[in-house]
Amino acid sequence: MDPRPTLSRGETEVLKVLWDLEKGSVGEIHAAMPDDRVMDYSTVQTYVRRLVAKGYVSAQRIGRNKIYRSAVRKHEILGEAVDDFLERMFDGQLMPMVRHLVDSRKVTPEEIEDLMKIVKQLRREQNDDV
Amino acid sequence: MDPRPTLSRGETEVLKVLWDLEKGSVGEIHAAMPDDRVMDYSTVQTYVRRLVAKGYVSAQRIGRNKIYRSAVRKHEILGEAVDDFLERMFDGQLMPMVRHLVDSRKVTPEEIEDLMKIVKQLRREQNDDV
DNA sequence: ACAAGTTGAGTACAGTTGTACTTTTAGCGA
DNA sequence: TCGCTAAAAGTACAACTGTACTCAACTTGT
Repeated sequence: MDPRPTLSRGETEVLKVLWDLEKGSVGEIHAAMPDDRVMDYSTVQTYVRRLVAKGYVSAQRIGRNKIYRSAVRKHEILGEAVDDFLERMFDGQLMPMVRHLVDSRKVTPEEIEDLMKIVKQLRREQNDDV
Repeated sequence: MDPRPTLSRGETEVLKVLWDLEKGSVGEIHAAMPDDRVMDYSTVQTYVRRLVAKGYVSAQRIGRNKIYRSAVRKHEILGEAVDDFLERMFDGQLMPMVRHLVDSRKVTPEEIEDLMKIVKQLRREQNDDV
């Protein structure tokens, strides 16, 4: 259904900005790039062009200008990326991945409580066999 | 400390096999590739060569043959990969990533209980302020 | 001792990626 | 109306990737 070419790193960075912006010109995207990720205007331009070519972004002409917007839903793309990563690095095994996630970083008390909520929710769904 | 070039997909697949094997010749690695990931002997050879060049694998000569073994620890590399992925896709935010992990797949009852254990453990460490 | 098979080493080659420069074009302020 | 400027469009180009072929050298079974 969806053999969209994969996203490269750079393309992903630009697409993420576009998700936040909703829509924007190359100039706006360029301006909205995170400070720790400076790239040339024309580099952004190239990424946007490639994103359009790959079908991730659509362009709309407004007079002589163009505004771009994502043609894919963030949630979906991130989900695919997570699946792919899990498969590639952990053969699809959830627990080893989670282990790494919590082992290699400080988990804040808030996060711990959120995690607890998620696990309880999972349990509940399991019992309700939803 | 460690500006090792990044691993490509193919390189990662081969390195993973080598982690399991402990050590092996190209032929052994080739034979040990997962069935759903067939690649030519010489393709494996190329990946191994590149892994050596990038410093992920070391070679030891035995007569005219060579045996290879990982020069990096699996745990470490996976940890780096997870960190990198989390940073790139979720700006380092743990919870959105976890949300995707549990939302987009069936979590087995065993996994749920394992997750519960992990969260309880985290809580405990938090209280002990370890 | 030779043919057959396994290895290692070298070579290939197109597609992708990161990163940008250059050229063209059209709207806007003076 | 005319040059300036900001976009769009086109071009560039080396490094990295996926995927493999070729050839030389050595090993082993007969």
